[in-house]
Amino acid sequence: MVFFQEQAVTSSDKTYFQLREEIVEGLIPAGAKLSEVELSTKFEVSRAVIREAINRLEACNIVERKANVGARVVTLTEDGLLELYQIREALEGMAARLAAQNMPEAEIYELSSLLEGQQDEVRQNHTYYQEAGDLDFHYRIIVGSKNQQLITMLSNGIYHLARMYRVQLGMTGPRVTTAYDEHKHIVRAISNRDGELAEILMRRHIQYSKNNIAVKLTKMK
Amino acid sequence: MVFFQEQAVTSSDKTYFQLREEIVEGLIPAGAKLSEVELSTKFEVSRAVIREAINRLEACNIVERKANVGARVVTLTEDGLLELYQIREALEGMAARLAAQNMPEAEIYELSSLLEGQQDEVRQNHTYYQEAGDLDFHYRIIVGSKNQQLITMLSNGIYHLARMYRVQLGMTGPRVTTAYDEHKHIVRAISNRDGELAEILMRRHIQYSKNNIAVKLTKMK
DNA sequence: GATATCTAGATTGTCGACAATTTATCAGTT
DNA sequence: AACTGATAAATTGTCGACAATCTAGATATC
Repeated sequence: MVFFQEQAVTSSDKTYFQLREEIVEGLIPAGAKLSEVELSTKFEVSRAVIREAINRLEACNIVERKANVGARVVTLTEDGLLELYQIREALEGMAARLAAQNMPEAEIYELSSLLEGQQDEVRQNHTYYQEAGDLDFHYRIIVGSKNQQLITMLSNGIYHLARMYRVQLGMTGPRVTTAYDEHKHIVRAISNRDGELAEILMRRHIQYSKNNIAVKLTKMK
Repeated sequence: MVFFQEQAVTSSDKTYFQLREEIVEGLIPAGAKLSEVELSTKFEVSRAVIREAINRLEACNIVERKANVGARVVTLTEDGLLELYQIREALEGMAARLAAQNMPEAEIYELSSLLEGQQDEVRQNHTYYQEAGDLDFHYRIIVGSKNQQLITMLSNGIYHLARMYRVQLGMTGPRVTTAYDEHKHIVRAISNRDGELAEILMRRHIQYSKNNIAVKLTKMK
C-alpha cells in the first residue's frame, strides 16, 4: 500500500527519507550516535545535507541533538511509548470527531468499502488484521478531518515514531481481530455524523492497542 | 514573567530566536518571503545559519518552504486559526487529564496560590485577565502532565503559532474575566485528581476562547 | 592512588564559493 | 496584442575548508 507519497526533489530529501527509514527499521539502532562525517561518506553527500536531514529528524522527535556535541537516535522506553500513545489518543480522537463533521460522503463510502473488503480476509485467517490495513484506516480518518495542521502533525511527526516503536518492539503487526470490529464501529459513527461518539470510540481503540503493547512489554522482561 | 527560558548557545540559536520573535510580533509580516541572502546580511551571519533557522521555523509551522523556491511566512487565515484551536483543545485537554494524574501536590499548590494572588487584580479592574497570567496557567498545566513529548510539542510547536495569531489579530489580550473562573474550576478538578473532569473543563475553556476570537474576527470584516 | 590540568585529537559550527534550479526579461512569430 | 522560446538574472542547493568546541589521554600534583 502506498501510505502517502513524499517525493524527494532535493538531495537532502532523499537522504532524509533513507536515514529515517534506516532508523525506523532499526538498521541504525536506537540510541546510536549519528556522526556527520561518517554519514556524509556513507551517503556520499556533503555534511550540509546530512545536517539538514538530521535537523528534520529532530523535528520528528526521532533524534535528539545537543549543541557542539552531536545527534543521537532516541532511546525507546516504556514511558516514551505510553507518552506517544497518550498524544495519539488526543489527536486521533479529535481527528475522528472532525472527520464525522467534515469527511465527504464519497470518502466515507470508500473507507466503508475498504473495511467490507477486508472482512473475508479477517474471517479466513481469523486471528489477525494486517498492519497495512490498520495504517490505511487511521490515515484515511486523519485526512478526513480536513485539518491540515493536524494531518501534517500526525503524518510527519507522530507516525514515524510510532512505527519505530512497533517495528523495534516486534509488534508489526497487528493486534487481535477485535481491532477490525472497532474500526467498523468508528466508521459507523462517522457515517452517522456523530462526532462525539466517533471520538470516544477512536480513543478507546487506541487505548486498547496501548494496553496490548504494554502487556507484551511486561512479558518481555 | 519568565515563561520558559531557552538559552542560545550557538549563533544559529540566536538567529532562530530573533527571527521567530520578529515574525510572531509581526515585524516581518505574515506571507512575507524570507530571502536567505537578505537575512544573512541583515543578521550578519552566513547563509548556513539562516537556512538552519528557517528549517526550525518550518518545523514550528511558522514558515512554509518549497524546494528550489524559498520560504514564506505562513498566512493567517480564519480556517488556520480554527484548526489550531482544535489541536489545542485536543492536546491541552489531554494535558489537563494527565496533570490530574501526575502533577505533584507542591506544583498544584503553587498553581493554586498563583490564581489566588491574581484574584484581587481581577476584582479591581474587573474586566480583564492579563495575558501573561493566562499563559503561565496553561504552561504550568502542560508541564504538570509530565508527558515530555507533549510538553515539547506544545512549547516549541503550537505555542508560538498561537501567539502569532493573537498578536497579529490584535487579541493580546485577554479575554473577559470569566476566564479566571474557568481556570479556578480546572485547578479544582486537578486538585481532586479528577482527570476526566479536568479534561472536559479545559476543552470547554479553549472552546470559549476560540469562540471569542471567532466573534472578533467576524466583527473585523 | 586520586584528583586536577594541560595537550592532542576528533567533532560540530560557520563561512564563502560554485552548481543547479527557478524566475524575469525580451525577442520573435502568429 | 497574445503567445512561445531563448537568454540573463537572481535564488536556492551543495560543497570543501576553516574556526570553535568538546572529549580523551597523558602528565603533574597532592
